Amino acid sequence: MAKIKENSTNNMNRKYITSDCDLTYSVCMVGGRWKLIILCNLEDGKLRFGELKNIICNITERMLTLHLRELESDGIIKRTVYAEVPPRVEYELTAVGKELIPIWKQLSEWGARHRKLNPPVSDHFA
Amino acid sequence: MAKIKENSTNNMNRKYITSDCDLTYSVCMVGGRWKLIILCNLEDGKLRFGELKNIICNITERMLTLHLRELESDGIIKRTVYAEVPPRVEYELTAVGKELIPIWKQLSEWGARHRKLNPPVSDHFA
DNA sequence: GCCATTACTTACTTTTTTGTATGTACCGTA
DNA sequence: TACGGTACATACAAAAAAGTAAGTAATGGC
Repeated sequence: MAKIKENSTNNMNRKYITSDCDLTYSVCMVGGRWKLIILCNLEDGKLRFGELKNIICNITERMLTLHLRELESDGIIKRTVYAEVPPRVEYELTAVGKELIPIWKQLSEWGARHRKLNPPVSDHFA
Repeated sequence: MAKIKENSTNNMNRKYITSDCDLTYSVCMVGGRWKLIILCNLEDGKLRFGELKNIICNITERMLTLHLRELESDGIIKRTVYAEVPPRVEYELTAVGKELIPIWKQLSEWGARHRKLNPPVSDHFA
């Protein structure tokens, strides 16, 4: 999220794995804690920073900023700054981002079905 | 992956977010470093522990074990142990796991397209 | 009795991600 | 001229994920 150690085994493996597998690559793009919730909320149009912050209760400004920046630099969302005071910044899905919508709908349905079939037992999703 | 602190903010947020959003829930299921590569490789049928280890070069036995265990406890793969010595253990997708195949194909295609459109600039996927 | 093989454990370290707390710029309004 | 609102930035701490290194159990073959 912030600084990564360029030649750690960890980072090397990430590179290897995301270059080897388009799927892993895709999921990495979208794999941060709050990224999908952000994207879901942008499905119906633009939102301001503050609106996102209020909708996604629990997220901190720092986390929201970090995730928005990554989504932006990955070309999934677009950021528009209006030269006003106080500042106004709007976020929206790019064309590439919108292509994900049908996919995440299906994934979402899978999740809903799966959640019923396999109610959480293991503690990592208790 | 191992022990989690039951009432850390981090863990509380994970619970909140995965219970609030089926999509985040799904991606979490599948979001570990090596999980998708494992799943991809199981697409065509059963594989033994050692086979996976050899196919996925770079993965350590520990990581392979941990991910397999999570996938199993999440009902995405099935583990079969044969009472032999030396031991033989086979892994395969469950029905629920197989339902993911069409979804990850699409995601994979998105990844491939996206990778061409947005060749990595940011260092987090250099 | 010793070794090889397989599929793991266990204890530990490093790296990355997430969260906390506080500060900043901008300018119109009071 | 102090204040409020917005969208951040920065320094730091905590937690989680990933990686390293060294075991272990079982048993058939030598």
